[in-house]
Amino acid sequence: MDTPLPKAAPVRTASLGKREQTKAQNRELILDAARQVFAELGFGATTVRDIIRATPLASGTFYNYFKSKEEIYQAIQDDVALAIRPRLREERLNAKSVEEFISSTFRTFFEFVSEDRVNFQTMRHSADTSRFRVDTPETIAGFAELREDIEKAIAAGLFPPVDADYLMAAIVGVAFEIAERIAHRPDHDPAAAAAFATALFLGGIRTLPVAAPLTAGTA
Amino acid sequence: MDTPLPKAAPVRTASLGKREQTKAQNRELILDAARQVFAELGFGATTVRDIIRATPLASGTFYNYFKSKEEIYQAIQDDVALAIRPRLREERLNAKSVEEFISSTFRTFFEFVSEDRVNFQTMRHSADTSRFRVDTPETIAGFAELREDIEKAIAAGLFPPVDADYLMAAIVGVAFEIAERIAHRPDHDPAAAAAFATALFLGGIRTLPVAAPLTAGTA
Amino acid sequence: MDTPLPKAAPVRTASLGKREQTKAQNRELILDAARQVFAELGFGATTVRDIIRATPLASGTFYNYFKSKEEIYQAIQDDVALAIRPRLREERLNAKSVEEFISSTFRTFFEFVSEDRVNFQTMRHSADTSRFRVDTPETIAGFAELREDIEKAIAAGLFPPVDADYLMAAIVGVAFEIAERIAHRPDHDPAAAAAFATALFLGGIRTLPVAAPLTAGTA
Amino acid sequence: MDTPLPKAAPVRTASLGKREQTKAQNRELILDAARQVFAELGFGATTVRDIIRATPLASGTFYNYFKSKEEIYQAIQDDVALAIRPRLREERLNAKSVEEFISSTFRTFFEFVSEDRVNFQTMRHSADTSRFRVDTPETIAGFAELREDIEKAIAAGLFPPVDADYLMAAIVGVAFEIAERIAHRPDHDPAAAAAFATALFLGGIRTLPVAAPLTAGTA
DNA sequence: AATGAATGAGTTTTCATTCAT
DNA sequence: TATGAATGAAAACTCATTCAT
Repeated sequence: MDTPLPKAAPVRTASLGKREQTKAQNRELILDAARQVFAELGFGATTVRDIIRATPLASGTFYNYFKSKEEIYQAIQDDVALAIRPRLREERLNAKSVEEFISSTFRTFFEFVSEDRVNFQTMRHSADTSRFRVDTPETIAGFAELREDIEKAIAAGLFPPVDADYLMAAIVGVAFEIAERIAHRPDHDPAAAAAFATALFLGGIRTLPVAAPLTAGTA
Repeated sequence: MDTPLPKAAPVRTASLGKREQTKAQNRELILDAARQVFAELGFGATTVRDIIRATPLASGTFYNYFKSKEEIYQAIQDDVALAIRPRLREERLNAKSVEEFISSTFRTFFEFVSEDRVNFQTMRHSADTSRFRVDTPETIAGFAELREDIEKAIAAGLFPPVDADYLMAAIVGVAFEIAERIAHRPDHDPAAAAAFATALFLGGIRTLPVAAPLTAGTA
Repeated sequence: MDTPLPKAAPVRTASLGKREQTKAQNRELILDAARQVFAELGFGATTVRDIIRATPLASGTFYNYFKSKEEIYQAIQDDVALAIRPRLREERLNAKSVEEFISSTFRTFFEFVSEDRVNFQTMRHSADTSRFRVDTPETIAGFAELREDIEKAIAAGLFPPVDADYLMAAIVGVAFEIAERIAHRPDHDPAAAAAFATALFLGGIRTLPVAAPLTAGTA
Repeated sequence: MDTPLPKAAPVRTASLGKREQTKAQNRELILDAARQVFAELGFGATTVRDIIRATPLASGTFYNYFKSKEEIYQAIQDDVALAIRPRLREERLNAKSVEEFISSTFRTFFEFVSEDRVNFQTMRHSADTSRFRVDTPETIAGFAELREDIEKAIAAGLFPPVDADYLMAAIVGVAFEIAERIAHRPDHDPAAAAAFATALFLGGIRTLPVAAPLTAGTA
């Protein structure tokens, strides 16, 4: 548990910048470590010590940047949501049809997730086999945005007058769950996943693309 | 320090003398308390003390029934999955068409969730606004069963040759996410939700039932 | 600093009482240790660890009894004040003259202090040579009582109409400061000290008892 | 995390160029902050961070002026004692009678305390209602001086042969305790307080000045 | 079995002090 | 010299689990 790890030389960035740089860098150092550890151990099992141990820094340093485990976790989640929310929103607002609305939503989401795997990766205990998913307020706000956009689209006549709340839930559920599957496949092909989800939402199961011989990954 | 709560008289079933009874009763007492507390605080934040405090029993007693916090947690989750898995499986194996397969899956799931709210309820910290979802091994095994059944249905020619892994993910995602919405609605109508999800999977958005004047749900 | 002390066998009081007894005993164990350590190191320098280390108990046990260093400190001080306040008050209310009021006050106080040295002992850092004195709310309430009693005595014509606030302060100042001197003398003779203070208050310096050849203690 | 307070522009005395000046100025800046914070929080509860936070300077700068928290604390206390001890001593050595000895001691002390309130102010936690008093070595040395002077006065036949140690204690006790009361009165009148204490020591309670209609002080 | 205090390893957190810039 | 982030030893505190009663 306490394997001290031959610590890499502390990052001090002597040459180039100045303190500012080191500071930003160390913050990132801690965030990266946290992402990694959270992904490996899950939120509950992770301790602040685990995080600093995955860092060349000293324990006290953590508290120069974050007040607690909860705070850094939120910071991570919010980073993600803040990065993707505007992109998603823009796509949806530009959509001229149901097709565009749905396909751009899934495509953007899956692409983002593929690029930003470390951040996204649903947390899981390595010790046990449980699966965790946590949505922070920022994420939840993203869900609300989606519902609003659906409502606008209905008002604009773009969508039929469906239950916007359920439709939002369905999109979110499919998006996250399939994203999880993508992460588990050797080739992760966001475009194929987006095609799948889009077809499902536009025409139902019978219009889904035919699958390659495919060997599915395991949970 | 420990808001002591005027504890109800310890359950001793003095009169009946049936030891066995008390035992089963206490086990249930602890399980109920745990379900409640886990639902309120989430797994990580819950302490064994929190659980026994919600019980008329003493802390040591906990360990007469469960080896650890992990064990009781699993016990709860497994109860759920164990109760619903066979029902879902049976429905699907009896399905004679895509329609039946999909509609019975959603209907059974949503009905179960409605009946068994305490157990299902996605965990959320009451303190903050984050949302937690945890899938235990038992649950995950249920996912695998679903995928197998889809694969069998494809082999049997019931389903078109779609990506079974993604389809499973889509079903699971929609099921859990809409279940969450159901729990948030004043009237929770599993039949309506099942109709929605089924229509979506069978014909896509354009075949969804038209919504009532629509009252937006709450985040 | 960490001399672990061959710990005395943990006090479990197997024979006589029951848990209640052990509990009360352990509480006293901790209080005694705290009194000792506070007296030796002073409040500021004392850590909770120091206190439990002076005890055969485990660290967590401290927190079964006291929330923090502050809390146990208050408990100690309050014990003292609670024990002596009623005694002092009774004496003063029974006083039939200035002489009785003053003499009984000092006599009672110095006797108490002599008996209860551990509790009283003004705290001092052994590391440095500073001297600490702390008055808790309970102590301060005792001061207020004294002032009230003086005011009553003035109203009753027992005392001349002096400044009750200053007189109270003078009594308190002399009482504590001389008590400190008593504690530093090889023979501590509360009666002699009381005679000194009483004479001072009743007739001033010129009526003080003549001193023995006197070897003064050191600060 | 650290309520940053819009810091006043760091004192750099840019224009004047006098390094020396800035240096002395910063030292005073830190001392003033420390006096304030110590008075508010007490020694134990005060952190070096608290001190520099009350300053426009940076934490490291503290150590250019003082080696440690202890050192600055001593510096403050010694300032006080160093300022008043010679004055007190001179007065007492010049005393031609018991009256002069006693009256000049109290007068000088109370006047000093009135002028120099910030420094004197007995430390108190603002949070709770406890009262702290700390005597440093320098202060204690002042006590010893007082005792020596009493002994000399006895030897010179000025004083009757009383217990010099107790008399010193009585004077110190009354001086500090009444000083504390002075600080709590709206009008703080050192002369009146000195008159009170002097009368008490010279003739006892019955010779005390008659009190004004009396306004009770505050605890 | 039930009880609930004791345990102590493990975690979180603080803070005086150092040190590169 | 001033700065303020980094350090890490030490303190505070928690909590799952044990165990005498």
